[in-house]
Amino acid sequence: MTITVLLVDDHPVVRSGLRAVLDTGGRVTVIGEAATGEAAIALAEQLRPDVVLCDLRLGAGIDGIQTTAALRELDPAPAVLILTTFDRDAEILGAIEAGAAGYLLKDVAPEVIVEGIERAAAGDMYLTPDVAARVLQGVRDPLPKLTDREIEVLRLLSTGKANKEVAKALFVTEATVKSHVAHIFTKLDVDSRSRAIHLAQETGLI
Amino acid sequence: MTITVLLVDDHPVVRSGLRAVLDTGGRVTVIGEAATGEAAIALAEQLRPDVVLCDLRLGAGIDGIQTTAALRELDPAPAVLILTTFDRDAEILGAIEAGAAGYLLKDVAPEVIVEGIERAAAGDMYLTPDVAARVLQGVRDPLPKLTDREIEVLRLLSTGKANKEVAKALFVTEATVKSHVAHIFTKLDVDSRSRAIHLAQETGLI
DNA sequence: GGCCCCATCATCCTTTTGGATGATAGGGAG
DNA sequence: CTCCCTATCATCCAAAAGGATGATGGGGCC
Repeated sequence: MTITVLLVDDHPVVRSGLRAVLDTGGRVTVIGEAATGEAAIALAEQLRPDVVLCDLRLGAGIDGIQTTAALRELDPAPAVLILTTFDRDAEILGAIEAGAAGYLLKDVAPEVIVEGIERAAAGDMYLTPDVAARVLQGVRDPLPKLTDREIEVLRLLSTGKANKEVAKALFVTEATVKSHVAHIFTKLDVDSRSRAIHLAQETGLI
Repeated sequence: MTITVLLVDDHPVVRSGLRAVLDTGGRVTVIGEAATGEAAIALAEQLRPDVVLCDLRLGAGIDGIQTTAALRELDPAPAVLILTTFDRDAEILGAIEAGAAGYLLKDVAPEVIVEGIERAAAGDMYLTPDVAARVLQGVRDPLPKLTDREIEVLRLLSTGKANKEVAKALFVTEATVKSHVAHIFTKLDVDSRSRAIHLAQETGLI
């Protein structure tokens, strides 16, 4: 009995590549492709794949993490295996939290992908060693939880806005912005906006 | 007579996808694959492809722009078509300057890639409309030319370092750093480090 | 009803940043 | 041999950012 797989990636070339790589092995069968998260959810409901192989960045529309969460709500829920280029902590952790059964980087060998699909179909969690290390690290030092408002401020900071500009954009006083910024700094354990921005970008917090 | 193509991409899956997409059309023939720039140059010298289809980000080793420049030094030189995910100005302009015959984004349809390869083989320049617009924009508003030292300072700024820390890292006084920073601001036409960082990241200056 | 978190705003003070201006020395172009 | 650019450093001043502390009101939780 071969494992049925649904591919989700916004790049036609990558989908073709995955199809070529997966179908020739004979251990899995690609039964569908989607270019967006929305399409993936609709197709999964219809095709009932064993495993959904999903990119995190999907161009327009919902991202891979949201897609994963929605797929896991289905009944029966397919196993979701993330295959992506990026290895930022927030994305890895976010995907796992959303219910992904694995997280692979796109530069892995084709056999590793097949291996991951088989593990995912079997109900196991599959992570490459480097990703697993990041997850453990994330468990030891969890990313600080910023409030929605703080994230909003941090995003504006990252575009180079001064406190005054952020205040204007959010229709609050500069004092309020400074208060948010101070909280952000405390939570991120930094002492300057540029360091906060750097950290946030590195971890994928924004 | 079909067009011979060498694929350069660090992701095995993408190479497979390109092979599948290109070979089935019959108008081009993939005669080789390389995962790094160095391997691409060696293979191109040996295989003499008409066109090299090259990613810009190649993991370890030299990047796609350096690879392009080296390939264009060969005699006979293959046409180089860039196929990548990123559309930052500095990368597009850099690739064109290095002698690329075209610049495609990975989310394009397979036929567009074939079209690009044929145009490149014919000696034409091939750019999708959106990329062409960026190039024209780049000609109108060329990216300011920062000195090596200024780039170095800007990179350190972008990691969140304060002037004092940059000074320490570069073994100069803070006054010197401030002077560099002021020059950077003038050239980039910004008035704060975070804006400079944002602009530099957007354009690919760093 | 109390407790805590969040968002809002404020004041006071210190440090950092940014802007202006200028000096010195070396290297390259004309 | 100048002229300009670059890298280096300096001083002075103004603006912005950052740190401390506290106040107020709204929600949620036990």
